[in-house]
Amino acid sequence: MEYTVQKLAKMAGISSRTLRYYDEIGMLNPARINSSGYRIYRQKEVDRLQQILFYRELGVTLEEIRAIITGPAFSAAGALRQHREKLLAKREQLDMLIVNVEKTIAAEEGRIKMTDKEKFEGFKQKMIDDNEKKYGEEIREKYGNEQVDRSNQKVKNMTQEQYAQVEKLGEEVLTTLEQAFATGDPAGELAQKAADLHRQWLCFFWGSYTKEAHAGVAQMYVDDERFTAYYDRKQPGTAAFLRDAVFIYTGMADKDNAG
Amino acid sequence: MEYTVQKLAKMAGISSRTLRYYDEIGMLNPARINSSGYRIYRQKEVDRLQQILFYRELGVTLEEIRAIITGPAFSAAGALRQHREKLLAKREQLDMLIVNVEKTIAAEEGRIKMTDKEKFEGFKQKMIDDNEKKYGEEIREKYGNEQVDRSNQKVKNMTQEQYAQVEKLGEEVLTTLEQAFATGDPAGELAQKAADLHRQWLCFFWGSYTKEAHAGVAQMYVDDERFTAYYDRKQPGTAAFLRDAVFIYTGMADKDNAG
DNA sequence: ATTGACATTGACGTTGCGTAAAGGTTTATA
DNA sequence: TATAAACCTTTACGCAACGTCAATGTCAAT
Repeated sequence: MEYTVQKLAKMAGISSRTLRYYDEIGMLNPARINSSGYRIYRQKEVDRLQQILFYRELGVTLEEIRAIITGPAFSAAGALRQHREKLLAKREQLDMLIVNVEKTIAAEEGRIKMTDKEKFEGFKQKMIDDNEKKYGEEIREKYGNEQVDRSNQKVKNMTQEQYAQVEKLGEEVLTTLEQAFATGDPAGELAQKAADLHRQWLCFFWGSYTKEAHAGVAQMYVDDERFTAYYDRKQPGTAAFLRDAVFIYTGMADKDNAG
Repeated sequence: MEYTVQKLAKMAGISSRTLRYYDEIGMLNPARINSSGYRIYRQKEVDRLQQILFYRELGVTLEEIRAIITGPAFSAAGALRQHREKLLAKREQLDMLIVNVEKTIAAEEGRIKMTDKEKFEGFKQKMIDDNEKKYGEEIREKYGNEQVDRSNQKVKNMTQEQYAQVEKLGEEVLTTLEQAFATGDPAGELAQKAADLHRQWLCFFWGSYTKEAHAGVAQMYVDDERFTAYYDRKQPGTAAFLRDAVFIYTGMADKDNAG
């Protein structure tokens, strides 16, 4: 199979400009150039492009990518496993960023307070973190686990702080739910607020929110007696009430949820 | 207290060039300029810089930061939410990539074959989304309804005795997961069996099964340390392994996977 | 023959600064 | 008091990794 720039670009989800750029800097030269000057790519180039895009997704610079894939020690199978590890690490880093944003949103909404001093201290710590991540491998080899322990503790602290916040949100869900239950209307304002708080609470645990998952969990509260006991401890029927409210909140109530 | 560029820069842990740049683009103008043309910053500017750096740490672009801090004070939360959405989208794409790496490793080992198209899955979100939605619905109709019917019957007929059976199923999940974890391959046969058992277990609680909900719960096992502790009690990393297996199982990031 | 979708090579724009160059000002010390 | 070190200024080019014109050539179909 032979590909022109556009065809390969569309397949790879990149622009044709990128392919020309890669040709220009010698990252990926086409297999041949036809009589009209068109770039023609073949299987070998497709595979190589895939490799390039893999590393690019990791944030590796093109120069480093070139060093990796043109290097003599390059073994596809081994590199892929390293790849995977890096991807997972990057996802963790992303998760931390998301947590930070969540936290800031909470602060903006006045749920927690942060002084300027605290913020400023946070920057310095974060910069240390960044440095550790950048040169983490070197540091680990040179200085052992000292740095790693420090950063681990930091992560733990952050999680702990986050955790306290989550529990606070959880309590807020309960109190709002209690008031809402008194109204008896799962479509009412209070019940919908409770459902929204519950969504926020879930978002602390879930990377991505979907209505289906939310409704699913609400249903589980009714079906699993351990959860039911938790929500019904003050007023029997609260779990079912929350489920009804969430079903309305997610717009799943009118759909065929019975089967 | 008045600060020159260098003093403020050192305090904030940035370069003086950055301060001049922020002045240049109007992000942060000094309080005044003295007789020699030096930039002089005061408390107000220090506070503003801290705000800027705070958002910068979250990965927000300078333009967006400007919009946040120069706009009405209450729009910050909204902007942060948008930013969070971006981060979440990025995270989803990362998950797709991870799945792709898994498949590529499998392909390298000759377990499955990958077409050129498949090799680029995870790099392009839009086209994948379209394809996934097209084929996803078919699969859900075929595969989903079957499972839903089965679980519905089970849930309806669920007695106290069968509740014990659920716990037995839960144990089965754990033992299978333990064996699968030893293989290290979340796309492997054992891991996929564990994911399937986990789905069955969930179906005892949920009236309807969706891959989104399944994946969401799996993610929660990683994010909530109570669940993580439960799954990691024998082997650290088991919760994450289950999550990875379920993500592959549900095809959340990829349209077709035979495992 | 014409249209429209493709291809080509320049060449300048983008972000968030780094890094001189070429000079003026302040401060510390000899 | 002279001088060096350490600050400050503006101007301006450089970087990655392409995006986005512009001007022009090629291919398939009508």
